[in-house]
Amino acid sequence: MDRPALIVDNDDTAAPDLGALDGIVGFHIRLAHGAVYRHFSETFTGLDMTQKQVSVLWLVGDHPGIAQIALGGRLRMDRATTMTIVNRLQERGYLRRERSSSDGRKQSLFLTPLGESALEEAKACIESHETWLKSRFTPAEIEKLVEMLSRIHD
Amino acid sequence: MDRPALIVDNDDTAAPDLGALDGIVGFHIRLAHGAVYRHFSETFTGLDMTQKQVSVLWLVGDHPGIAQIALGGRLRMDRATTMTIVNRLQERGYLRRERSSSDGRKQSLFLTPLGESALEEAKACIESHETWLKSRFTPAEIEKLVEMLSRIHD
DNA sequence: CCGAATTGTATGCTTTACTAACAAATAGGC
DNA sequence: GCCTATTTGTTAGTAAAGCATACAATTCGG
Repeated sequence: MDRPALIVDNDDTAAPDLGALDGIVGFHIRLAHGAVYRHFSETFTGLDMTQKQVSVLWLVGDHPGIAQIALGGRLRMDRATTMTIVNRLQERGYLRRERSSSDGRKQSLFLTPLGESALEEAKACIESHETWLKSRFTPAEIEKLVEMLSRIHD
Repeated sequence: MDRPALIVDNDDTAAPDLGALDGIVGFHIRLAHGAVYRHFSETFTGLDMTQKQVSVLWLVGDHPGIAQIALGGRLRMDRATTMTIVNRLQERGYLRRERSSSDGRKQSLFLTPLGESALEEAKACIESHETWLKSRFTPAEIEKLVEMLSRIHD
């Protein structure tokens, strides 16, 4: 009697029965992340940028001249990952590199005019995306949620 | 005066100054997900399984004979993605496919004995991982967090 | 019975993330 | 000032995960 031999076919296709997995916090974070990511991609196909690319553009816009290492630090990416994303955005003409005048090892990053308009468009998209996301919470809940998520990522 | 020309070098490498990005809920979800994923991978290198693979193993253990389509539905994966993960776990000898007796289109999935012991080990790992994650919250907060995350992923 | 839908499968592409190695520049100890 | 260690960027390779598309087998519905 080590396994329920009766249950050979399991056809409850759509039921959200997750069993003990439902009690795992990390599992819910992953599912929620996936749902947000999917909504972002599905809704803004015309934008043709990922969340990550928008984040990078956004940070460079807020901190003109920021170095790649600082960028990666804020978004929790290592140097190699930061490289590939910056490369893509540069190839698209959204940002440019410039040798830092104060530290020859660093690259200063700047938005191009094209990048600035792309960022502006992206911010409008994110706003409607955020509205969709926040619609299921009260302002107090949103504050609490962000505060709790911050405790996780520091 | 359309850009702050003074700020050419931006050397605040470690500061968590995210500016307006800090107000974006989706951004915090992504960061939190990344932190959880990273802790999982770093802590359980010996396990050599990803969160996703463990989730699949776990669900098959809870629902012996489950079809791939049902598995994917619960974990919000499409058929192709489910395939690659099931393939990997099958190659490793953790689960086996069997034609469903009630529906010839479906494959019934079962854990092998090896898969069952791997799942057992993985569950122990997840427990300590969850302890790390939950350590920053009260039980009431955890309940609230999971409930809010569930509202996002339905 | 026949067309439509479902399920699995195979292929190819993209993004993200990591490691390891290397070069150039800087920083620190002496 | 000199030498070593560290930092930063870069390149190359690997892997997981996700998506789209196409196809075959099976089942379902009228």
